[in-house]
Amino acid sequence: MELFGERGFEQTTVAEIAARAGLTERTFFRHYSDKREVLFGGSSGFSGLLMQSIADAPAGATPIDTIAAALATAGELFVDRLDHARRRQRIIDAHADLQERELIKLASLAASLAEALRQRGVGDPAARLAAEAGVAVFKVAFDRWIELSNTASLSDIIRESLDELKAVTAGNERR
Amino acid sequence: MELFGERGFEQTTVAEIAARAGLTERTFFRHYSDKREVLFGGSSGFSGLLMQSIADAPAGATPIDTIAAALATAGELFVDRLDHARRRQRIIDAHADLQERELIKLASLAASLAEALRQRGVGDPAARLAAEAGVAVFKVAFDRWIELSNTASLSDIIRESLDELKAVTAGNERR
DNA sequence: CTATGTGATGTCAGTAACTGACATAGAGCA
DNA sequence: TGCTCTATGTCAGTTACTGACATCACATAG
Repeated sequence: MELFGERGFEQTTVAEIAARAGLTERTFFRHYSDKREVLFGGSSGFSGLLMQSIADAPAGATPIDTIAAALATAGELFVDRLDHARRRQRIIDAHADLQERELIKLASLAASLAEALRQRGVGDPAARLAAEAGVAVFKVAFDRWIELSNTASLSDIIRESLDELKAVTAGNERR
Repeated sequence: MELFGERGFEQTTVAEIAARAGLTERTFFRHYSDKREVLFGGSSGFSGLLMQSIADAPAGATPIDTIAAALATAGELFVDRLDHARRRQRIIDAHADLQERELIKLASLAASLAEALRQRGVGDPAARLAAEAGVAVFKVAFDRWIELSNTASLSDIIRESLDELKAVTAGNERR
């Protein structure tokens, strides 16, 4: 993060990252499968927590309410992380390669959430659609949360965005 | 596509692709920004057609109906392309790098659709959510269409999937 | 018909991400 | 003390990708 902030992602070589960490380039690649991955280390833990909150949702909850519970968990995980999230996102937004990596992490998250729904007995394609919709809500909400003008909490924005999605798909939007 | 089918994507070097096309490696990179892009050339045209169908939708249509019109256009574009789509997808599914590229193309598509909705006067975040939901429906429907066991048309599957999404977000799904 | 400019292609050298093979060091343990 | 196992270092190699410059075909002005 330091080096990326100083020189930008492309201008920073893996050799420099390794040197700053007191390691060899070869050792870097033993810890991270590639240069981009260094920014996405925590994503598997994140995914696991959301899957758990799906598993823990009340037995009678509908798929969309179950997804809402997972999104609520996601919102809580970013409390007090706004500054860090903004710095990180600024780097990602500046490089298409990093955006691609972010998107595949989110796609993998959607697949995990769908699987967690299926384990609750939700059928396909409902499970997959609910999961994809949930991730779409998260993406939109996260972007709104990151915006410099925003002061609301991620949790609140997620709730609002989910309600907006419901209104949109119900055909309740003007124009 | 020939070379990727024979040897796989990673095992095929750009020099080989260029040679097969009767060109130099350097010339390849003047036509395609990178090796992966060779599989995603048509995506800007695709995106343009969907944006046009959003612009052409009836003035009073709701955002979700407008997106439905765009998805209908998308469905028509793949008539008689099932075999080609399956071969191409097999290659993509085998390589994470290619999946990343596919995802960023779809994200770019979602951004374009959202912009087309905004030009019709749809506000944010409704425009973005409707667009993201539309792309999610397309993803799920496309996967179902590609499945070997499937015989239905992409257009029909898209319609079904959109209806499923509406049911899911309305909370009308069991369990 | 010649000259000149323009766009596509070729040639070449260089950088940096990533990989495989092998060597070494240190921690724990018999 | 010696053995094993894991993390790390070293080194050589491949390949994607880029910048600089040369060349060639073709069109068009003069």
